Amino acid sequence: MLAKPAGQPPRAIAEALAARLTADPRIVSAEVAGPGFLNLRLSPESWRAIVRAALVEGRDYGRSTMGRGVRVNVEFVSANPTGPMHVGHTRGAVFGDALAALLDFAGHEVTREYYINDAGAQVDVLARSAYERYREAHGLSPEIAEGLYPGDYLIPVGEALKAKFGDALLERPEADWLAPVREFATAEMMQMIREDLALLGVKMDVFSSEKAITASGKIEEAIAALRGMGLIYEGVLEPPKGKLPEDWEEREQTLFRSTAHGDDVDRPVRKSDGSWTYFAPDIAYHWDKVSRGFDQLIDVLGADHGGYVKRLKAVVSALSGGRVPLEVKLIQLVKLFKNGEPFKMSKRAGTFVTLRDVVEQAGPDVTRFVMLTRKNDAALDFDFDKVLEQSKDNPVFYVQYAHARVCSVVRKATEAGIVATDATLARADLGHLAHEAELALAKKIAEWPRLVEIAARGQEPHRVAFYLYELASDLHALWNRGNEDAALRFIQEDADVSRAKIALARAAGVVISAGLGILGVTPAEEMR
RNA sequence: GGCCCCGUAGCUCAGGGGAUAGAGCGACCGCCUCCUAAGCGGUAGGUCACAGGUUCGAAUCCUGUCGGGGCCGCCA
Repeated sequence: MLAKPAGQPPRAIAEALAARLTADPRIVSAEVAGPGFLNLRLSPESWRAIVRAALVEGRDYGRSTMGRGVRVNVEFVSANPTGPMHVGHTRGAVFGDALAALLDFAGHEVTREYYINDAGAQVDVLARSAYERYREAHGLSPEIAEGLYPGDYLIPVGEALKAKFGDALLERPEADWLAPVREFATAEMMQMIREDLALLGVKMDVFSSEKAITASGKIEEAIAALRGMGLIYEGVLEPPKGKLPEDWEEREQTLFRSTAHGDDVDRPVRKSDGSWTYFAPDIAYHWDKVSRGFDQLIDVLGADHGGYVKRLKAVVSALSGGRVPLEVKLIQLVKLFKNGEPFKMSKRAGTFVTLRDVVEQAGPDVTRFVMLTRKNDAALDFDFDKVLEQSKDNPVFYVQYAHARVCSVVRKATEAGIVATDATLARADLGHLAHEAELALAKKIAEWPRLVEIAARGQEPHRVAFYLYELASDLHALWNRGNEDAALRFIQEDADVSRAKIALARAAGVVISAGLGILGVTPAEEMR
């Protein structure tokens, strides 16, 4: 890296650096290797200092100031208020929540936000579906026409409508009942969604309503702003390349010049009949987010929204004058398996697996951890049997087990009359930690602060999950070394020595606890 | 036709300009009179899809090809 600007061969630079660095007391040796690598060996005391720092700082150890003063809005889930959340939403919810927690740990000021699509045609469909259930509640047979939502979850909504409105809405034209039923049903759906989220332990800071944004005139405001920049015009779109759709015809409509901000084609904001497209409220919503003063926006969307990313970025770029970056995190599909067989999910057949199904069977900890063991842009296999098995196929148990072992050590020590609070341990003479296996664990603990920053910078919470697995592995390894070599057990005859060893275990426990906290997983104190 | 994601060990996946490419599962060999063996140690297993290019150096960056998935007109 330095070779070019310095105009010297890499090895020469490395040797020069090595000479200087060996003078530092914290560095035991600095050796040049290979074509110009510099291997530094830190003193055991450096690693012991890490253990002490972890104990003193506790769950704040590794917290970064990297995002200081940066206000980030993380929008996630944003499921339509038309039914219960399913597996796909679950992954988005877990990812968004963990990403928000990660950014928070890295020092950002984070807002978790849910955008309620409560204004489009889909909520009218919901209202019509609920109305049929309302009729059903009155003993009439429901007519669930093609395109309506057939799910049983609307039956109680029909009952509730009956309780609220009695028979006042029966035998009336749609114009009379559509609005009140829509209001009522979307409120019910949002209630259900909030409960689903609560099952997963996800708590939003802000719920934004499409309806409210639309009603407040923000669409017109945002479009006017874009128009002021010369980015809105009346025009005709090019037909799509390739084979032309059967009924393609040219239509003049209002377009957004998204190509000026990196998109491939301009996008319609008004239909030819003058009403807004779906895109228009989204423009307004992002305008709203920008005007609330966020420094960075993150949208967590399903992978099927991939074709939508460029226009969203274009809008935010235009409306913020390039000030606010928008990152869109696409969440790939969750493939369900049962008995090793793919498990087909169909909304129409009513065989779709809900968030509730998953969480009630697997529990929130397993659900969250498993869904975070893959990068967001790779598809995820979710095998019910493996997940329910609660075996070592489940990395979450492996990590929790490590934490439980640490807790177990502390319990045993306390029973043996050794004071083992973190405050006491932090004052222990860590000079008793000298074995390479012990220092190896300390080194892994030392990686935590840097890992947090890397993961936050890349917006990749899965890195935390993989790191915790490695940390747990190092702890289990050291634990088992105690089977062969009694000197490596955490609890020793000598109380001072014990405290040093337990301090190391606790330091690992503290990091596991903090890491699991980011992932939203409970650090188990014992395994049952 | 265009756009997005993926292609790394038998399987599931990490790594995303630097050293001998890592882990889990599966296979094989070992480890409990001892802090929880739900654990640990070891062995075997790889032309990092392919072809070019950039670079002192490419699994990693660029271009193209092939394979898998997803998306693409006033549907939200």
